[in-house]
Amino acid sequence: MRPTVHDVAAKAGVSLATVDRVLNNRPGVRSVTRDRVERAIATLGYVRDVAAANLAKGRNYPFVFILPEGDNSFMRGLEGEVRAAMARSASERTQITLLPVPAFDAQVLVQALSEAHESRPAGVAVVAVDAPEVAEAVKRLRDDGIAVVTLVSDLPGSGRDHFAGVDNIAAGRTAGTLMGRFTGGRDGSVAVLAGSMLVRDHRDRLEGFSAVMAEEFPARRLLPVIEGQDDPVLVEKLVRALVEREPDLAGIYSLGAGNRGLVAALEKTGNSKTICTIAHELTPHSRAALRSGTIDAVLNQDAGHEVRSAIRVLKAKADGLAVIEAQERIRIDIFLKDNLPIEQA
Amino acid sequence: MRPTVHDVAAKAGVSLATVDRVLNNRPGVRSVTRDRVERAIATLGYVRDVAAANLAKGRNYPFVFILPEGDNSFMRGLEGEVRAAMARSASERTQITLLPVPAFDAQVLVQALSEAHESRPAGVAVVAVDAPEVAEAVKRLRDDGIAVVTLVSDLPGSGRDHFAGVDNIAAGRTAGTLMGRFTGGRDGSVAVLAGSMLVRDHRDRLEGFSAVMAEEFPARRLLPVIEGQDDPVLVEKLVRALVEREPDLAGIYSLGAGNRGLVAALEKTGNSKTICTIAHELTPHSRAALRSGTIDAVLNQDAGHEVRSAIRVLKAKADGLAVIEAQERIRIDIFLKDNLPIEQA
DNA sequence: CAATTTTTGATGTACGTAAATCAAAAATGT
DNA sequence: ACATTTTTGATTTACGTACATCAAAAATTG
Repeated sequence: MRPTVHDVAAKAGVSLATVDRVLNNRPGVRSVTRDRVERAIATLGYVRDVAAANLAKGRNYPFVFILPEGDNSFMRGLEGEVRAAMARSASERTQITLLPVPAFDAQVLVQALSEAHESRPAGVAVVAVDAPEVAEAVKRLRDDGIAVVTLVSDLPGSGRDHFAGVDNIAAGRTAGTLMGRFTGGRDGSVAVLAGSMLVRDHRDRLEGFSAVMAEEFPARRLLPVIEGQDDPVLVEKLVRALVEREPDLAGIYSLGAGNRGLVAALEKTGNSKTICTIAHELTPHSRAALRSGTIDAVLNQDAGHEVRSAIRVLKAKADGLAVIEAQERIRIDIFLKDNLPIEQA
Repeated sequence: MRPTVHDVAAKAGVSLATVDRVLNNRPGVRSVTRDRVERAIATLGYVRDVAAANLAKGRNYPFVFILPEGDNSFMRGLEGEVRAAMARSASERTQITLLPVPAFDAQVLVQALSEAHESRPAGVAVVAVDAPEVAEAVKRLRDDGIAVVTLVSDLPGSGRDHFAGVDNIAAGRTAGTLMGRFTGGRDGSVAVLAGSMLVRDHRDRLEGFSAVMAEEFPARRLLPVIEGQDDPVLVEKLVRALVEREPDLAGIYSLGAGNRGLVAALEKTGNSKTICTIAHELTPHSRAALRSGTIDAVLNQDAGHEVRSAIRVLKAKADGLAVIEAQERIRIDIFLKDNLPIEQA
């Protein structure tokens, strides 16, 4: 049988109350006695039954998740994962409030952060917009003892406790290697399609991609970056113009969202098979395009992992515990049509 | 506040005992009363506090994990994950026994299974050897009400409850697509290096790989399969002979273990950069070879995921609960040198 | 050595559920 | 209407920990 506090008390020759004082760092224990108890804990291999402890404490964790609104498939998937976490809140003793804000709007985000602040949560997770006033708002939360985790998009210099997202420079590098090798058999240039260079993730991905192309595939000509504002209609127009302008196009790296327009342009102009296309985020659209062969590879960050990691980290920070950073690192998944995961409800 | 059994009893106008009878499917409740209670549960949104329930039940899950011995890096990593799960056993109410057996020996595995049987565990996880007598032993366990999950290597027709491993046909297909596209720029043949065709995983991977090569890259010549018995020394010899025999070799797909010999042969003969090499399982060796460029891509199954999934499934089966198969599906990870996860301790 | 402070013990209640017992009430069959 | 069976209620104990209270013992101080 697993040892309990009673066993520890008996082994150490002290009362239950003393063991409790040691375990919960309460005052009023001589260091000699403390040592005796700790030795007993060590020899018995006692570990606190967390379930029973939480039950007794009635501990719960009120968290606020701030996510961008809009029809971005990835963000909607992320919201779905947060809602799934809310459904689990009973067993995880969390109490999650979802706070939607317009995308890419620093001012509104600052307001949302102070609104979250007023509800006095134990922690806040936020998809950050990279602006100094947002960083200030995050600082205020932290100064008030509220844990803050950035989600998907980071905010360096804000003093946030943790970033739950992928290394986007590495993601760009991975795309570069795939692009270079997939187009190895042919000539032609490569285009990069971004959402906006004002967003940190996109800048990082471009940096990684360009670096690998320059280092390892210097013969390949890189066209100037096209910014599609993650807008399917605009993207489609831009891509149509691109393929007309560049009959010799070997590949397109789409590092932002709004891939519907990209796919539409490629399929309507009959270029879906000839141009090597690499995109980000596995959504119903990108999945279909991958399966049909219009997209050749998708780099993905698992939104479910990110949300669950954010919650684990927020809990740990709220309890003042350490986080094993390596364990919370989010992987970059590569999907080809052959290793697509089964579609979930 | 979250509703409790007391609230449900009050709402339904019945006693605590009746609510308990409904919740735990105990007999002696009229269906009208049962309905009343269930309506109360629904309207209040009551969810059982699993922590409290487990505490009250004092439930624990004795499991046996049967793994092959030997210096196979992947298997040692798997063992490490099982030990990590043993360390968590306190909080997860599991009680895991590790049973090592010589690799690829059906007879010994049967003995190990009956030894496990005698300890009367709630469940058994086993890296299966594909043999009828093993299937028989698994059947005996299941007939005795013990849940059985196959790990990494499946055993169809044994009636096992679940397989915690990857779809190896899909893995082979993925390797095929990568090989075809990575070698797109050049002529030359492709070789396949297996451990043994007696093992199910290897057969499946070959099947998937060959299918994609035939369907999508019919011009590429596939050499006859080389069997290296997962033995580094033998593999090195065979690969050396191969590269001498086939000066025009474009790629090698190594679908088994023992990649140290492969890497050594390629590096010593100076072919490490010219031949496209795709291998399985991310180990310290394959990681180093990936980083140095000797291996171009590694397909991986996450041993940690597999072990945790196996435990979740064993628990569910032991409690007679349903498993959401889609949620327990193990993904095939693709690693390039650019998206390697940080090295863990 | 007495007075004071600090440390320890003993005990009880709480958390939300499980499980058992015994008595009471209601439904069923004849 | 009676006996019998089934259903329900009331109550208690337990799981392992947290936390509070009050008394007792030990250590420290003057």
